[in-house]
Amino acid sequence: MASSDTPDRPAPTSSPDQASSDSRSTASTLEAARREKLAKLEELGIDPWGQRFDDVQSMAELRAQAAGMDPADQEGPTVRVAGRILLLRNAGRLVFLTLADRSGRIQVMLGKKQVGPEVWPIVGCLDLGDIVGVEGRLGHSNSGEITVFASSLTFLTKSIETPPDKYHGLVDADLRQRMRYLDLIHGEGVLERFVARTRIVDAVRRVLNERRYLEIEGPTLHTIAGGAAARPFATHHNALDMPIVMRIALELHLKRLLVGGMERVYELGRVYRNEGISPRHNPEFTMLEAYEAYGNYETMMDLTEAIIVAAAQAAGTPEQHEWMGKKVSLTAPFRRARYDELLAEVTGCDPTDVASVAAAASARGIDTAGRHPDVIKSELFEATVEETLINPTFVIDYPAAVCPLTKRKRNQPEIAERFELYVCGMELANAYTELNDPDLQEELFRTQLAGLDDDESMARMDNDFIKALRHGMPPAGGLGIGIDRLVMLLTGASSIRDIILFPIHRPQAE
RNA sequence: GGGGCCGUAGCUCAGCGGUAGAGCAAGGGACUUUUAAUCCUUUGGUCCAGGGUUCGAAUCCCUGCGGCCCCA
Repeated sequence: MASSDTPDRPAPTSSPDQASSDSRSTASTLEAARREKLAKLEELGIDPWGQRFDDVQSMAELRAQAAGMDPADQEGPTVRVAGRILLLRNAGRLVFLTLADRSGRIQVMLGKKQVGPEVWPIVGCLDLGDIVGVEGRLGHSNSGEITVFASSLTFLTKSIETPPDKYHGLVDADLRQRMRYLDLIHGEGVLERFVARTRIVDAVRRVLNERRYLEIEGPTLHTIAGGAAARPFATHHNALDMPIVMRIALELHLKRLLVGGMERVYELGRVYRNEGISPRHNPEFTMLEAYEAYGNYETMMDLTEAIIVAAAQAAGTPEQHEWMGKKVSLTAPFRRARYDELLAEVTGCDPTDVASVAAAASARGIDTAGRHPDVIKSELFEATVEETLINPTFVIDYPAAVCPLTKRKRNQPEIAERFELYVCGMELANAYTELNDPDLQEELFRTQLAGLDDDESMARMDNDFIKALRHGMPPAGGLGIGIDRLVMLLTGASSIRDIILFPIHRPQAE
């Protein structure tokens, strides 16, 4: 029977003896087996690192195409696919591959007779994780599986490393993040989640661009870490011999552009905060900040709703959504509720009475001694009200003292025209009617509230910014949205590390 | 900062005082319709690191490193 000069077994003929003799670990044995097949490919005159391979159709396209075919027909149209081998089933002179590309998976059948004596030896050199191109007829196998019946096989790339468990994939959270490429290949829904992130960011840009906003790129290296309350990453510029910090917010440069007449500007960019790491915090994360001349914080509420609704659509998130076990309605308009009213509702205190607020705070273990009343109030709010805000809620009209960049209400200087949007107890957006009075801004930069550390304070004197305001910044609304948190909400991720491709990590010990 | 859980083969995990196990992967063999293919067979380990307790430690204790979670 086995009279042909190609072996029935699609296996390399060389012996593995010398390769495994010096190996002390499974890893090196596994690698040796793969390198042997790589050498075998080279012997066959095949480039194990591949070449251009044109005119491929996606797996999703093929599936759609096959859906309209007679399942008995194994002789459909000729198609070309390329992808990574995720599964390999060897049935002697017949080998089934499960190939994956970005759009999905499809089965490929390689028969010894069908591919011919030129190609069959290549089949013996295939390992899980290799990348191949296939041309063949599209159809269904005997068991009904959509299958490309290969007439030719083009080797595209050898994988030297062993892939993770073909069923469980990578489970260890650490490995999944360090080797995100493997997580993307093997993790259930991982690729889809990051594609959704891209779509969300696209949608955010689209909404803003449609409204004639200009996207700009501000500096990431700052001399003053302004625009937010956070500890910056500090570094040093050698040529200028001066300290530099990484930006913690986008705000102050965008406002300079309002002075410059750009009128509607935004930046979608990375900011850096040298603070704790948690399921909701990564040291670098992505912020949207948008500023609209002649608007106010109400303008920004409308914009926020438009952005979130568009982002949800782009991500395929239903309006009745569930996140972290909580039901959320993403239907606009969102609820709007006054800060003081919420505080009174949840804590029972009188928000206009300093003593009442302080008593409520003390009762919950919040330190009140020597601290500014508005600082105590905002801590009480964080500790009590935030977690109750499940459906999207614009919390409006903040205590002015904790809002040094915000315009005060016209006849109520103790109230700032600010809102924060909360969903599932998480702050998603923050917006102001922007303060454009340079004298008041300068004064507020000087005022360090009692009971706040430097890191917790937004009050950092920025004379260059004050100078810009003195030239006249139009009245404006400004908005910040935490893009990572938005993506978490819309993709159902419970950790920021699941929606940042490469979250911060200690280097792996060698 | 405080507390809890975890770290064993390339991957996924079991073992929790008597000296290392399974599945997948890998090597050899059978199979032209499999699909987490199946069947036979073989190989593979500083049990995170260091110290301690013990006749004996992957297992108990301490310290450190790394990870995850909860709280502040």
